[in-house]
Amino acid sequence: MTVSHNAKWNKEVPDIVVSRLPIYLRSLYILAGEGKEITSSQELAARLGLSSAQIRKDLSHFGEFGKQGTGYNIQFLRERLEHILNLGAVWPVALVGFGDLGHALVHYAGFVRKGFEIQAVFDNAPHKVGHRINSTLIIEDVSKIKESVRAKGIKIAILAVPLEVAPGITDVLIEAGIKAILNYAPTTLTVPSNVKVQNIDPIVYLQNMTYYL
Amino acid sequence: MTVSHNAKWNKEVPDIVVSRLPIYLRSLYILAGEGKEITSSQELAARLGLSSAQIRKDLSHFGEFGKQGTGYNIQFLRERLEHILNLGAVWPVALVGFGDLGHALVHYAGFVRKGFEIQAVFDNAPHKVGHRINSTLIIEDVSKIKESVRAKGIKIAILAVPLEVAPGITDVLIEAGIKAILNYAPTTLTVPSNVKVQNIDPIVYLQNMTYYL
DNA sequence: TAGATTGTTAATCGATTAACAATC
DNA sequence: TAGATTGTTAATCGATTAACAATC
Repeated sequence: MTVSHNAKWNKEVPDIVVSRLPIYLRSLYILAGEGKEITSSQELAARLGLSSAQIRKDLSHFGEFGKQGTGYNIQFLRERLEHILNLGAVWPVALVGFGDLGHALVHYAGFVRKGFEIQAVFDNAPHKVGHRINSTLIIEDVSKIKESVRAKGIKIAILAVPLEVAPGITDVLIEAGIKAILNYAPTTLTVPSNVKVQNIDPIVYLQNMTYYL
Repeated sequence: MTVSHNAKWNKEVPDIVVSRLPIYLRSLYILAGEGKEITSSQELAARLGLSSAQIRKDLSHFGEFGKQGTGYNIQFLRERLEHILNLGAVWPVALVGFGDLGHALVHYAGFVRKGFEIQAVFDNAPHKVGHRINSTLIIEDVSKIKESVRAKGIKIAILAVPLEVAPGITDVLIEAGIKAILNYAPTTLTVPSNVKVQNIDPIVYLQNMTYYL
């Protein structure tokens, strides 16, 4: 799947480079929102606290997107990055866990705005199962994960469940064909190498910062 | 402030090493919860998907915490890491933004359990200001940030506001003496070098993973 | 003692940066 | 043309890994 934009540059792109592309993309949205049409590696670098050389080097893994003496056309670069990151169509997403966090995630407009649509919600609490969230979403029991996720062809899951049940649910998600998990549970998940996981644990980030306080 | 645990090892500890300590600590909590008393760099490595050499190297920046042939006493290592990360006492925290996410964060028991206590909440919506969250917390207007944060001696803030107001609120927080910001707003914040920021933007993580799908 | 695992060294690997020719 | 900025190379910098003596 990397062939199309990688034909001339066939070495593997480092993960750390890929991880910065969404950051660049986010800056392009903001710059476009400010009415700008052109930017430069210097301007992006200043905003992001990186070096301009790093930005140019990162982008060079995927092609040539700028013009010497001018910089980058914001809309063009945005489209290229979206293409590289496979953001062409809407990605259906499954949410597991409808506690306070799950509730906030379902109502976060940012997901839909950026092409991620929560199309299935699961919880294990009997009094929540069957609850209608909106015109198209009804909370299903976690026992329905495999069936429902497969039927809907969902590849991305958001895990917003307590620590204790996270490993078990993870196994079920993988059985269901999930290939990417955004993990809000405060634990490292064990998954096959073809499944991607990104962890969001606010405690980990806070404890990182307190080191410097 | 690094003198006490760094006396013998006076080179700077790389940020990337510090960023893994909370992950190690989290594993120690889980291992302790399973009733284990001893672990090893191998066991931790297997659980975290890292190499055992990396874990030993990371820990060696701060001292010698294990026994040859045996491994690490879980409680002892936990206490040492907590000390290194300045987790001895309760850290008061300010929350800015009481939308769905702010609501979820205030009710997340994990913060208090790990020594982070939200002691001030701010919002700019007139109908939210004055609302009592619990026996000790009342939502204050954002115009009170400077006064209230200073009075309470708060050094850590959680930013859960919309993109548009994030830069302005950030400036106010810095004026108020905040030194660490957990940023949920979807933008890179510009702060002085003595202020730490950690960013949590789920879109960034999702877009990272879609590259590989 | 035999087996196991640490802490550390040196080598390897990989990422960032500086610099500049190309060129818009 | 003069000024600016890209894309890329080579050098530097830093992090990870392999290996093993020390030792519990």
